Amino acid sequence: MFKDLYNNLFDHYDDLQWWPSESDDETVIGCILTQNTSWKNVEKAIETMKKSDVITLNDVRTLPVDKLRELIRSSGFFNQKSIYLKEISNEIINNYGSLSNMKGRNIKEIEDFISGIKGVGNETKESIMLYALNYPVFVVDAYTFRFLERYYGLKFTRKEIRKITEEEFPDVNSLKNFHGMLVNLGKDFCRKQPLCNSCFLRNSCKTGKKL
DNA sequence: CACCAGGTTGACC
DNA sequence: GGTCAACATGGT
Repeated sequence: MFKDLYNNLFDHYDDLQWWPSESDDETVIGCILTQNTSWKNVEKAIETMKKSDVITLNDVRTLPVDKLRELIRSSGFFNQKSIYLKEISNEIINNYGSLSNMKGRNIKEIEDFISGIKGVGNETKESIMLYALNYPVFVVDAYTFRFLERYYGLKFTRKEIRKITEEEFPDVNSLKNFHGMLVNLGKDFCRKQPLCNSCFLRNSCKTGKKL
Protein backbone atom coordinates (compact mmCIF):
# COMPACT_ATOMS: atom_id res chain seq x y z
CA MET A 1 0.00 0.00 0.00
CA PHE A 2 2.75 2.48 0.88
CA LYS A 3 5.50 1.03 -1.29
CA ASP A 4 4.90 3.34 -4.23
CA LEU A 5 4.90 6.32 -1.92
CA TYR A 6 8.12 5.13 -0.32
CA ASN A 7 9.80 4.75 -3.68
CA ASN A 8 8.64 8.17 -4.86
CA LEU A 9 9.98 9.79 -1.73
CA PHE A 10 13.20 7.84 -1.94
CA ASP A 11 13.82 9.14 -5.45
CA HIS A 12 13.85 12.66 -4.02
CA TYR A 13 15.35 12.27 -0.59
CA ASP A 14 17.59 9.21 -0.92
CA ASP A 15 18.76 7.65 2.34
CA LEU A 16 18.51 10.38 4.97
CA GLN A 17 20.39 8.43 7.64
CA TRP A 18 17.94 9.23 10.38
CA TRP A 19 17.89 9.85 13.42
CA PRO A 20 20.37 12.79 13.55
CA SER A 21 22.43 12.16 16.68
CA GLU A 22 25.84 10.98 17.80
CA SER A 23 24.74 8.20 20.13
CA ASP A 24 21.73 6.16 21.22
CA ASP A 25 21.57 8.08 24.49
CA GLU A 26 21.48 11.34 22.58
CA THR A 27 18.69 9.95 20.41
CA VAL A 28 16.54 9.29 23.46
CA ILE A 29 17.23 12.78 24.79
CA GLY A 30 16.30 14.24 21.42
CA CYS A 31 13.09 12.20 21.35
CA ILE A 32 11.92 13.89 24.55
CA LEU A 33 13.14 17.37 23.67
CA THR A 34 11.55 17.46 20.23
CA GLN A 35 8.02 16.96 21.54
CA ASN A 36 5.95 19.66 19.82
CA THR A 37 9.11 21.67 19.23
CA SER A 38 11.18 22.59 16.19
CA TRP A 39 14.36 20.60 15.75
CA LYS A 40 16.39 23.82 15.68
CA ASN A 41 15.46 24.55 19.26
CA VAL A 42 16.30 20.99 20.22
CA GLU A 43 19.74 21.25 18.62
CA LYS A 44 20.47 24.32 20.69
CA ALA A 45 19.46 22.54 23.87
CA ILE A 46 21.58 19.50 23.07
CA GLU A 47 24.56 21.74 22.31
CA THR A 48 24.10 23.51 25.63
CA MET A 49 23.97 20.16 27.39
CA LYS A 50 27.15 19.02 25.68
CA LYS A 51 28.98 22.15 26.76
CA SER A 52 28.16 21.18 30.34
CA ASP A 53 29.28 17.60 29.67
CA VAL A 54 25.78 16.26 29.97
CA ILE A 55 25.87 13.68 27.19
CA THR A 56 24.56 10.35 28.43
CA LEU A 57 21.44 9.15 30.21
CA ASN A 58 23.57 8.58 33.26
CA ASP A 59 24.74 12.21 33.11
CA VAL A 60 21.08 13.24 33.05
CA ARG A 61 20.30 10.87 35.90
CA THR A 62 22.93 12.34 38.20
CA LEU A 63 22.33 16.00 37.34
CA PRO A 64 19.98 18.00 39.61
CA VAL A 65 16.70 18.68 37.82
CA ASP A 66 17.02 22.45 38.36
CA LYS A 67 20.32 22.43 36.52
CA LEU A 68 18.93 20.29 33.74
CA ARG A 69 15.98 22.61 33.30
CA GLU A 70 18.25 25.55 32.51
CA LEU A 71 20.32 23.55 30.03
CA ILE A 72 17.29 22.58 27.96
CA ARG A 73 15.51 25.92 28.17
CA SER A 74 15.69 26.59 24.43
CA SER A 75 13.67 23.48 23.63
CA GLY A 76 10.57 24.88 25.31
CA PHE A 77 8.29 23.14 27.85
CA PHE A 78 11.45 22.89 29.95
CA ASN A 79 9.65 22.34 33.24
CA GLN A 80 7.99 19.13 32.15
CA LYS A 81 10.73 17.99 29.78
CA SER A 82 13.39 18.21 32.50
CA ILE A 83 11.23 15.93 34.64
CA TYR A 84 10.60 13.59 31.73
CA LEU A 85 14.33 13.33 31.03
CA LYS A 86 15.03 12.48 34.64
CA GLU A 87 12.22 9.93 34.62
CA ILE A 88 13.31 8.05 31.53
CA SER A 89 16.98 8.08 32.51
CA ASN A 90 16.18 6.69 35.94
CA GLU A 91 13.83 4.03 34.60
CA ILE A 92 16.18 2.79 31.90
CA ILE A 93 19.26 2.67 34.11
CA ASN A 94 17.47 1.23 37.13
CA ASN A 95 15.72 -1.49 35.13
CA TYR A 96 18.21 -2.34 32.38
CA GLY A 97 21.43 -0.52 33.17
CA SER A 98 21.75 0.90 29.67
CA LEU A 99 20.10 1.18 26.27
CA SER A 100 22.36 -1.49 24.80
CA ASN A 101 21.05 -3.96 27.37
CA MET A 102 17.53 -3.31 26.06
CA LYS A 103 18.35 -4.35 22.52
CA GLY A 104 17.43 -7.74 21.13
CA ARG A 105 14.86 -8.50 23.82
CA ASN A 106 11.21 -9.34 23.39
CA ILE A 107 9.73 -6.43 21.53
CA LYS A 108 6.50 -6.32 23.52
CA GLU A 109 8.36 -6.38 26.81
CA ILE A 110 10.36 -3.34 25.78
CA GLU A 111 7.42 -1.51 24.24
CA ASP A 112 5.34 -2.00 27.38
CA PHE A 113 8.21 -0.92 29.59
CA ILE A 114 8.79 2.30 27.65
CA SER A 115 5.06 3.02 27.50
CA GLY A 116 4.97 3.05 31.29
CA ILE A 117 7.44 5.91 31.60
CA LYS A 118 5.94 9.32 32.32
CA GLY A 119 6.47 11.75 29.46
CA VAL A 120 6.61 9.02 26.85
CA GLY A 121 3.55 8.90 24.64
CA ASN A 122 3.02 6.96 21.43
CA GLU A 123 5.32 8.86 19.13
CA THR A 124 8.16 9.19 21.60
CA LYS A 125 7.90 5.49 22.37
CA GLU A 126 7.97 4.57 18.69
CA SER A 127 10.95 6.85 18.05
CA ILE A 128 12.95 5.32 20.87
CA MET A 129 12.03 1.79 19.82
CA LEU A 130 13.07 2.38 16.21
CA TYR A 131 15.94 4.84 16.35
CA ALA A 132 17.61 4.16 19.70
CA LEU A 133 16.90 0.44 20.01
CA ASN A 134 16.52 -0.73 16.40
CA TYR A 135 13.19 -2.49 16.80
CA PRO A 136 11.01 -2.68 13.66
CA VAL A 137 8.49 -0.09 14.83
CA PHE A 138 7.17 2.71 12.63
CA VAL A 139 6.98 6.25 13.99
CA VAL A 140 3.57 7.84 13.39
CA ASP A 141 3.65 11.59 13.86
CA ALA A 142 1.43 14.55 12.97
CA TYR A 143 3.05 14.86 9.53
CA THR A 144 2.24 11.24 8.80
CA PHE A 145 -1.46 11.59 9.63
CA ARG A 146 -1.81 14.80 7.65
CA PHE A 147 0.07 13.58 4.65
CA LEU A 148 -1.47 10.12 4.29
CA GLU A 149 -4.98 11.50 4.56
CA ARG A 150 -4.41 13.90 1.70
CA TYR A 151 -2.32 11.58 -0.40
CA TYR A 152 -4.74 8.65 -0.28
CA GLY A 153 -7.95 10.50 0.54
CA LEU A 154 -8.38 8.22 3.55
CA LYS A 155 -8.13 8.65 7.27
CA PHE A 156 -5.80 6.20 8.92
CA THR A 157 -5.55 5.37 12.59
CA ARG A 158 -2.18 4.97 14.27
CA LYS A 159 -2.80 1.26 14.57
CA GLU A 160 -3.52 0.92 10.86
CA ILE A 161 -0.46 2.90 9.82
CA ARG A 162 1.80 0.86 12.03
CA LYS A 163 0.34 -2.44 10.83
CA ILE A 164 0.74 -1.57 7.17
CA THR A 165 4.22 -0.07 7.41
CA GLU A 166 5.61 -2.75 9.67
CA GLU A 167 4.30 -5.50 7.40
CA GLU A 168 5.50 -3.88 4.18
CA PHE A 169 8.86 -2.72 5.55
CA PRO A 170 10.09 -5.31 8.03
CA ASP A 171 13.65 -3.98 7.90
CA VAL A 172 14.48 -1.20 10.32
CA ASN A 173 16.43 0.85 7.79
CA SER A 174 13.38 1.31 5.57
CA LEU A 175 11.20 2.19 8.56
CA LYS A 176 13.78 4.73 9.71
CA ASN A 177 14.07 6.32 6.31
CA PHE A 178 10.34 6.33 5.62
CA HIS A 179 9.61 8.35 8.73
CA GLY A 180 12.55 10.64 8.09
CA MET A 181 11.38 11.33 4.57
CA LEU A 182 7.85 12.11 5.73
CA VAL A 183 9.19 14.59 8.26
CA ASN A 184 11.29 16.29 5.60
CA LEU A 185 8.30 16.37 3.31
CA GLY A 186 6.22 17.98 6.05
CA LYS A 187 8.88 20.62 6.52
CA ASP A 188 9.17 21.32 2.83
CA PHE A 189 5.54 22.29 2.53
CA CYS A 190 3.53 24.82 4.47
CA ARG A 191 0.97 23.59 6.95
CA LYS A 192 -2.03 24.92 5.04
CA GLN A 193 -1.21 22.92 1.95
CA PRO A 194 1.31 20.43 3.21
CA LEU A 195 0.28 17.72 0.82
CA CYS A 196 -0.70 19.65 -2.25
CA ASN A 197 -1.18 16.81 -4.72
CA SER A 198 -0.75 19.16 -7.63
CA CYS A 199 2.78 19.89 -6.58
CA PHE A 200 3.77 16.78 -4.69
CA LEU A 201 6.96 15.35 -6.12
CA ARG A 202 7.13 18.02 -8.79
CA ASN A 203 9.48 20.90 -9.29
CA SER A 204 7.03 23.66 -8.60
CA CYS A 205 4.32 24.17 -6.06
CA LYS A 206 1.43 26.59 -5.79
CA THR A 207 2.50 27.43 -2.29
CA GLY A 208 5.75 28.77 -3.65
CA LYS A 209 7.75 26.11 -1.89
CA LYS A 210 9.76 23.53 -3.69
CA LEU A 211 10.40 19.94 -3.02
C1' DC B 1 0.70 40.85 15.88
C1' DA B 2 -0.54 35.75 15.01
C1' DC B 3 0.76 31.08 14.16
C1' DC B 4 3.52 27.01 14.33
C1' DA B 5 7.01 23.24 15.70
C1' DG B 6 9.31 15.67 14.44
C1' DG B 7 3.59 15.68 21.68
C1' DT B 8 2.10 14.41 26.47
C1' DT B 9 -0.66 14.75 30.42
C1' DG B 10 -4.69 14.98 33.20
C1' DA B 11 -9.45 16.38 33.48
C1' DC B 12 -13.65 15.71 31.65
C1' DC B 13 -17.47 13.59 29.17
C1' DG C 1 -13.52 5.33 23.58
C1' DG C 2 -12.81 10.94 22.13
C1' DT C 3 -11.89 16.04 23.13
C1' DC C 4 -9.37 19.95 25.25
C1' DA C 5 -6.43 23.32 27.72
C1' DA C 6 -1.88 23.75 29.49
C1' DC C 7 2.79 23.56 28.69
C1' DA C 8 7.20 27.65 26.65
C1' DT C 9 10.92 28.87 23.40
C1' DG C 10 12.35 30.67 18.89
C1' DG C 11 11.40 31.28 13.88
C1' DT C 12 8.56 33.28 10.12
